[in-house]
Amino acid sequence: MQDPFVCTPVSHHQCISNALDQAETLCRSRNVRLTPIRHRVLELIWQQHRPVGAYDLLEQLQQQGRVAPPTVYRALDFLQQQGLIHRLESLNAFVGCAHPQYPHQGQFLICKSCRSLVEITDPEISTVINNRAEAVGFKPLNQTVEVSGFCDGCWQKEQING
Amino acid sequence: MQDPFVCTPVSHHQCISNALDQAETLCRSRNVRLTPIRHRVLELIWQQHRPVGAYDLLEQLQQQGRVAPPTVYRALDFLQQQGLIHRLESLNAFVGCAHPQYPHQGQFLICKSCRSLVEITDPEISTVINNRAEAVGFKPLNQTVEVSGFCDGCWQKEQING
DNA sequence: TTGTGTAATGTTATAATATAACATTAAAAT
DNA sequence: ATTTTAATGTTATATTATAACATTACACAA
Ligand SMILES: [Zn+2]
Ligand SMILES: [Zn+2]
Ligand SMILES: [Zn+2]
Ligand SMILES: [Zn+2]
Repeated sequence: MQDPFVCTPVSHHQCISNALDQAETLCRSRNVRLTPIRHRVLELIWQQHRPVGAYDLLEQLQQQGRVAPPTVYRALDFLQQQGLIHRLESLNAFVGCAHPQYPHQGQFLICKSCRSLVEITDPEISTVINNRAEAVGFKPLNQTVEVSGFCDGCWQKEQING
Repeated sequence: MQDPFVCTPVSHHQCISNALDQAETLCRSRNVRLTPIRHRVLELIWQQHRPVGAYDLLEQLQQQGRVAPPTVYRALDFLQQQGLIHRLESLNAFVGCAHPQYPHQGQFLICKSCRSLVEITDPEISTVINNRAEAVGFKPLNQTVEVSGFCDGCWQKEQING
């Protein structure tokens, strides 16, 4: 469940191709089609390696010909269904999932300053939430957990600069 | 922190006026203005007692004269700042907060079937999330926790009907 | 109370996000 | 090859939200 390597500016091309390779393998094994458009959208998302809006993606796709919103949204729907990306409700944006092999509830840490994002998949968080929900007679199916704050680097700067 | 009474269809007028009274008291004590529009919007939200979209509110306001979107959004901004309502990111909707006196991180249980909503304010959930975030060097400031699933009643029906 | 500054609201226009509906093309299955 | 289904193209529009500037209401001091 842990990322096999840390993505640095230098290794980011690796990070992208890893994600794409994983996606291809996964789709083949599930017998679903990672078509060129879907592949391209996933690639664009991983190139950013941070939350991207649908219309940002659209704009980039349009550099290689005419594309309309439904095309992007359909690709995003597919990628979400396959667990290859997550949608961030508080940002109206999408981000690649680093471990799509395992179905999971992601928890997202979103830096207010640099907009970077970290996904953690902590079973304890999921469990506590599910337990509390069930304690009030609710049947939980899906969780949205998004935390806004500062990443390590930005928090240091905040404290120095005020 | 616990709701003093359960809202039933019969007692709902009480539930609304309680919320409004509380809001008035709170705003007076904070020396901020619960203007007619703000009061009205809060009232409309509590009348539903479930998540309401901004344009739903707008439509209702327009039954008493011309109103434009910014008016609604400003009122919603104010009510949010005062903690009188919460925004549900996964629904693009707003709901009244039952205990605005205390600042808190709400957790929301949203029924997929009847669209009812329960707010719980479980400190353990907040704490676990904050701890895990800090464990990866993140400084958490604000949490969004929204759980989609079935309320008690709807879950019973689901299981019977399939 | 009369000005003076600030907060709130009005008004118009538009941005940003997302989907409906139907036509066309590509792929898979028979 | 034919049929069926999945995917994409295309046009239009729905839904959610904000920018920018004008006007009005209110608070508070002179
Ligand atoms: Zn994930
Ligand atoms: Zn940061
Ligand atoms: Zn609350
Ligand atoms: Zn229900």
